[in-house]
Amino acid sequence: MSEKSPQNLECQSMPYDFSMPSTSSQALGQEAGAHFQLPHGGLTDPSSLYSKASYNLPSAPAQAFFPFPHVPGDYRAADTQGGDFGQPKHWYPFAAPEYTGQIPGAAAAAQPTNPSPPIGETREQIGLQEVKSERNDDDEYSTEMRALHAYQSQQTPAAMPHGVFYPSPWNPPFWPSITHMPAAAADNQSPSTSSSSPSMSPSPPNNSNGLPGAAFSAAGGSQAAAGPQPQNPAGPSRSSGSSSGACSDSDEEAITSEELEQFAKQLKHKRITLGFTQADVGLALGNLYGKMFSQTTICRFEALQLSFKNMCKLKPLLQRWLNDAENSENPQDMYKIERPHPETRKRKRRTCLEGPVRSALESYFFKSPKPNTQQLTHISGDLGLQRDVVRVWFCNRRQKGKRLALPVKEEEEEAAALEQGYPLYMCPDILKHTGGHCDVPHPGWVICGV
DNA sequence: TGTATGCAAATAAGG
DNA sequence: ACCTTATTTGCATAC
Repeated sequence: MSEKSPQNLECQSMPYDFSMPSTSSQALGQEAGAHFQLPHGGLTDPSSLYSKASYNLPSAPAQAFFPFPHVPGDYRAADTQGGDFGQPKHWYPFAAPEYTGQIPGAAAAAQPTNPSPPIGETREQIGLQEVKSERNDDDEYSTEMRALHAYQSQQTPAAMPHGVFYPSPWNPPFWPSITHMPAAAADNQSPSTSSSSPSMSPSPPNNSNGLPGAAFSAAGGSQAAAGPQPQNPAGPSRSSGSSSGACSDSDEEAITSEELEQFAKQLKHKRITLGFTQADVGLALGNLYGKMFSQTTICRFEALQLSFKNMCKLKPLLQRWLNDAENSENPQDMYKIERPHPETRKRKRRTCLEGPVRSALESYFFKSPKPNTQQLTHISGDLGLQRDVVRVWFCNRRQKGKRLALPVKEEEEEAAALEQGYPLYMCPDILKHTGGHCDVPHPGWVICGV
């Protein structure tokens, strides 16, 4: 938290003046040099440019979001924000506007190999700050513990909000058609071993807690949660492989969107009633069951902003927490443990790349979007990043490029772009939309005046 | 201060 | 060992 800079920094237009090789301007049929930069939001009419409607999307990404408004801030002003989720959420329409700097896109396209150090932007040369994220586990641990302590000192029953309730009914469920999607077998991922919960007396899923008994008992209810016993009585989770579990295959238990919706509501209600914040819950999941989640994730769960599958996956764990918390004589005790669950946080901490590093990566990318092993090593060495971080960055970057390029009238556009020498994933879709000119700071693209 | 959200890093799954 | 594609998840920050 001491690091409160990044996004802002990153979002600042990068002053990198990648002098544009002529190729690009030619490819774009535009004058080089007419670069311009727009601050965020300088988009004239982003909606028209990127609106899904205008895309004629062949097929939206599979991710299924809850199309109904997210859980309103029930215990508060409930309507300030609901509209956003009225529709299936698509992938963000355009790329991060952080790179307002001009980047030699086309040039790279023309010569996709041979990534020599870009424009002398070696780590030293650009005075790279440390890549922020790779803190070690100790840091991580201490952070968590700090949070814990903070939590402990902060939370007192007296301070708990009471009488919270949800005045307005939720919107109708919207997944009628997938009502029978198998729920996450609680086991897979919820470190089912209930034994891990320290000082709680797991009690049966009760109705005392106000859980919609029907819903949960019928569906996944028993599964996760409450149960001190493995949710999947059938035995050890067979697909242990799918570490993240999922509401997939062969799990007999199905969960409906209504149930999820209901549970999310319950969770939020109870959480608040018990005096926990979203962050507390995420932390507790790690401490108690070995799978930590961020405040963001808990928030999204409550707001039904995760995919259905993802909701199914998380529900058992959350339900378990909820039950434990409710049935614990002193919920606060749940967190007074010496150290977090040993397996807490398997996921690698998210690396936060500083602006200059990103720029350098972009630069490399345009020289060689698909670096080979050697090149990867070189780049990682140059930028002082883990090789894997670099590799993943390139993967994501290519993915991003494709994402940007695809949702247009494919064939012709694609062909046209390719004709200009763009690999598909580097195709500046924005040009397609605008008929050759663009006015959006587009990551990775030379922004040219028309 | 807690919650919501944009963007993208990390991961999963299937080559 | 690495790719692609789809998805999950968290950091930073806005609200």
